[in-house]
Amino acid sequence: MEAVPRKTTIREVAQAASVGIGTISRVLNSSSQVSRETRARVMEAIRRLGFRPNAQARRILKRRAEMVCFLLSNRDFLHPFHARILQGVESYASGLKQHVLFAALHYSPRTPPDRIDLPPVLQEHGLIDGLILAGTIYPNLLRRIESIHMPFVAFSNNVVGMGDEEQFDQVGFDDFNGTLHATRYLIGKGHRHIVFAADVSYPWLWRRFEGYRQAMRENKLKHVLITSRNPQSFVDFGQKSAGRILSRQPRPTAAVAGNDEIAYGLWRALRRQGLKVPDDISLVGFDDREEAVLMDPPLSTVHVDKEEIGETCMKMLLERLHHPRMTFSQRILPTEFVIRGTVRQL
Amino acid sequence: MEAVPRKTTIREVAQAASVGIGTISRVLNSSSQVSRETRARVMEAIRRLGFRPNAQARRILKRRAEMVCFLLSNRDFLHPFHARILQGVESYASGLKQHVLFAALHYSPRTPPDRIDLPPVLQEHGLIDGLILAGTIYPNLLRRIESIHMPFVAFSNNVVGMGDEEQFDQVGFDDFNGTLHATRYLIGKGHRHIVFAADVSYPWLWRRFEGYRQAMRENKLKHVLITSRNPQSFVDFGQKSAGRILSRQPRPTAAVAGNDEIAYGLWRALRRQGLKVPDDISLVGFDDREEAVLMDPPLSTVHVDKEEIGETCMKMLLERLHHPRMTFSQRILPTEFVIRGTVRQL
DNA sequence: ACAAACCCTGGAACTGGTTCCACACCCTAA
DNA sequence: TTAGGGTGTGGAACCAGTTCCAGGGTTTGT
Repeated sequence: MEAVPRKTTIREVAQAASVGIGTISRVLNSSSQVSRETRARVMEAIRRLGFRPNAQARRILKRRAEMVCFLLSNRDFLHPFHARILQGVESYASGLKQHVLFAALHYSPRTPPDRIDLPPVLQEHGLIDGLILAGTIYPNLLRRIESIHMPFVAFSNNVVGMGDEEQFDQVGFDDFNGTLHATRYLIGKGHRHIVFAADVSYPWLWRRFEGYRQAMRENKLKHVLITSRNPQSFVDFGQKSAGRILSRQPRPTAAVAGNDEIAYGLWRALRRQGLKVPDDISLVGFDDREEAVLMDPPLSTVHVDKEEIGETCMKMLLERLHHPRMTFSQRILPTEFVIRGTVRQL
Repeated sequence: MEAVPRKTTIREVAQAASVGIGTISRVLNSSSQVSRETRARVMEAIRRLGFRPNAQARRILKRRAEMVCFLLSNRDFLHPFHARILQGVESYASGLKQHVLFAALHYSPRTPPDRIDLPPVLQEHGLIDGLILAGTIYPNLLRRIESIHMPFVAFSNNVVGMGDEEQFDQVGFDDFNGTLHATRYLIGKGHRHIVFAADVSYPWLWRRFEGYRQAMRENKLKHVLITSRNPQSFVDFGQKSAGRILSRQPRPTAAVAGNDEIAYGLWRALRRQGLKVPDDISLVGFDDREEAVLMDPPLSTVHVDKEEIGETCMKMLLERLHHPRMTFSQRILPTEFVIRGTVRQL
């Protein structure tokens, strides 16, 4: 082999194996139309020349990039939650010889669709076959994606401001039943005064609130929503909520947090005020982040299989690519309440 | 625009604008060799037809994929640390119209180089221009990458078992000076009995240990290395180390943890035994993970700019691509000790 | 008035695969 | 013996861009 590896082409391989270029192509695509001996001779030539076919050339003819883009919107960093989804996408994709491109985008919900500055991947044609949208998704972005006729699947839990008439492929998990089951569990453990802490202006937190409310209603219990002013983060939201929870009469015996970060903030503020979880107050979260199991005691929370979300997105996108006119589908993956150490039997 | 978007080619655009195909190409590549009016006419035609150039076709001629692969090795999930590096790579890359492909790989350090099963991206030619290696890197992987003549840059902190004679482009951060400064800070606060907790069989933790030892030696203090048996994770390592620290006579007043996870485990176990950080024992970590600031009190730790690592990897890889025969370079980025709440003045 | 220099433009040839048609060859059936 | 079918193979044409050279028009120089 040479010091500087000159690119080998199928024409050279054809010459080396004394066959035509068509035969090389047939061998590469494992067509059955090649005799045993010819195939062996070609394989040998490929090995000897260290030939690796040029991906671009094939794509141009096949009109398939065999590549999808994972587009993360409006996140200033790749949160472990989305990182897991990406991993799910990648592991499923690589099994099918599909490639995954990572791109990030920041845009305002108020920018008109045609003014949204798409990342470089989407400015060219043929680079990717489709798109998996993650991060916060507003209608204007969908309009923009549709305008360039790029097939896509959206991770739907963070979709904001979309009417029900909106039609697109989406994969999400079950916010409503997650808190429904978590709250039922609390009630089953004898809790009656249970509050819900979250900023319900986020659609997904609103759905979680509804699950909680449903469980309360079923048992003829009063639902209480705790919010706080100007939180700097979800953790901060949780911290600020603690005081509001404790000042209620009678004092709640349990709190359902809108997510694990709020639960953490709550836990931290409660502990500072000398209250113990779960002895003084029970607590459940949502999302089952990595850190949930590390909290002390480990957080009982609603588990979401992030990798499965990624896998399902990829699967659905591939279906869409094979059947462009298929009707849109929407998959809601189940969530599961995991019992750890933050709920006490009353 | 049609319902099914037929792909527009430069030949159609040329026809629409009544110019030759060469002129379209020149406009697309913003060559100066086009008159003002012609350019305007072409731009207008491009807009009207909704033309987006086909990326594959260009690449085949340019012999550049304008794409690099971020390859994460031997990690069962995309850790926030590496996620940040990826984000750094992406943000720098997208500014230069380069694309970033994400791929994962699992391999054993004992597999012979030519038996390592590379991910699909590397089996084809021309798909990517270069590689950024992250995750744990063993010599056999490097051999394999070199054998296919793929330019690469490695994130070097997790490189294992490499002799000094190894030559390749690498970017890392300063383990040694990180703990050196952290330990000096502790000494400056009056601490004399300081231990270091980590499994130093990891090269990067060994370097951190050396930084600690150097600071101790400078001040004629005795260094103490704490390890623990069969830890299930770094957090577990920290938890198991706590007992060993406390059983020492005289009792250490401060501990330097090999990383934030060990620090967290330590903190948690200490708190369970009724000891307070920093009142009873001071603690510093390393890495400055997201969660460090959320600990209670927030962890004083050695900050590493993960995005900068990613950026630098990408920058170095592009240099390598432009100057293939350039001598290999190695960049060590500085670390910075950040003072939060886990160190007490004695 | 003519040559030289410059700017702009058109399009053939090219990149490295895939596709498809033509055809050679062998075997079987009538 | 001839027709018919199946298998295996070669290579021209193709995809959608880029490159480069030839050539036309205009300006400048002598």
